[in-house]
Amino acid sequence: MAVPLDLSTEQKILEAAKKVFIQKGLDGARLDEIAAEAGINKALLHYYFRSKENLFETIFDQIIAKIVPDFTALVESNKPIEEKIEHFVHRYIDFVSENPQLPVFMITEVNRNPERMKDILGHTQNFAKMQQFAFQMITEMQVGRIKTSNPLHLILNIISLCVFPFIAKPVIQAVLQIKDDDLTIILKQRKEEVSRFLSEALRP
Amino acid sequence: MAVPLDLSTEQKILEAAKKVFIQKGLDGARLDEIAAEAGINKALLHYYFRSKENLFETIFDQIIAKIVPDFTALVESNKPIEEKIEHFVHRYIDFVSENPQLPVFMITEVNRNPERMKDILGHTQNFAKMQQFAFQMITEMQVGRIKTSNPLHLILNIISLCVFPFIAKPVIQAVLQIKDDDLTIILKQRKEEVSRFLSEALRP
DNA sequence: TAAAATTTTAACTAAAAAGTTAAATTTTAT
DNA sequence: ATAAAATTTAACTTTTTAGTTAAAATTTTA
Repeated sequence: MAVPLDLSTEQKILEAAKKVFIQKGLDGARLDEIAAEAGINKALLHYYFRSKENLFETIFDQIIAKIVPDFTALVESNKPIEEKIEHFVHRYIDFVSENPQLPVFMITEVNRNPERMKDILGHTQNFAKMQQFAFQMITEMQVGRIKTSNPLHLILNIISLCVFPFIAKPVIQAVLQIKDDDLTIILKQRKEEVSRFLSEALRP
Repeated sequence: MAVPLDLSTEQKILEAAKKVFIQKGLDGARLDEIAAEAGINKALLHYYFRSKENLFETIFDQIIAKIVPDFTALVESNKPIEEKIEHFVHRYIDFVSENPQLPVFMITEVNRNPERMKDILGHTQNFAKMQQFAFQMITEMQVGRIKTSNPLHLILNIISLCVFPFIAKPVIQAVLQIKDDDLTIILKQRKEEVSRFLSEALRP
């Protein structure tokens, strides 16, 4: 339950804060709960981080960094583009299925306070890689290896297919009246399904 | 800004509560703000709805009902399945692009308190229609008009492609370093793009 | 017009939560 | 061993908020 004891106090606080903020959001989180979760007291929280907002911003920045997909696999190596996409999809779905709360957290908090995104420094490396990927796509389209389409839309499609079913699981389950276990099984198939679906849509 | 004056007081309160709860969530919403938004006072809020939780549940139920896609278009008429899907996609993207806060609200609040979904009565009609749709899909697959695939995955894919880019817009924008206007333009193309993308993935 | 329902006013209470502090204690580094 | 840093204890203040109330004023309905 509680955070491991062998971490530095600052780390213990950050881990605890991450857990509580992810679960309850900025408004719902309680400093007392974070302190208890970290196995320390509120005074020490104040000793390390001066305010709730301060602590929250630290967590927020960490999570944004974690959630940005790593496009490296999409760009390096000279495998065919379908293989690269498949590799990316597998890795990102692994991440999201283990951490479905992270995209929910991010979307929620940005929705509540869009200003928060303002400070985020451009992840220039990732942006460059995405452009590189778009470039490679266009090349493959010209050669006729894949169907012509807008690279940005393709990226939106890929991420949508990877993320959405996991963050909306409880709603989907109730609305479509699917048993919890049944939907869990379906979601386990997403890696294969999304790869297959994408490669079929890309067929020339 | 404020809610129209010609509505009944109960309606004014509900409209105001909807606005504030959607924007700030259950935890972030303030009864004083709801009262002010409705142009009344807190005592009258209490006169109509006994508690914040009470008011919230009323709003929550309304929103869930609104958010459940109407599968009617997917089932009635005897158009080819791609056309039905296209029709559905157009209608649902229209809805989501005008109300991107609703899916965010739903996902957030269910994530924070999954118990909330327990009370939701099965939308039996919708469930029946979804099954009908799955049935029609299987028929079309057997005839070879569309590629064979799992109907449930297809429905997940359709909804993911329709909803995700709109609810994650501010995050995507910052992460992919796209100008606000540029992404807005891209999102305007989603109706066509999603229809096209789906029909290509379904090609036998 | 009288009764009933609605709405306002203007307090108030109780609870929860963030933030603060000072002194004592314990741990770590020099 | 001593100074510095980290941590606890235990209060406390301030702010915010949900919830409550009672009486007066207003509006609606019968």
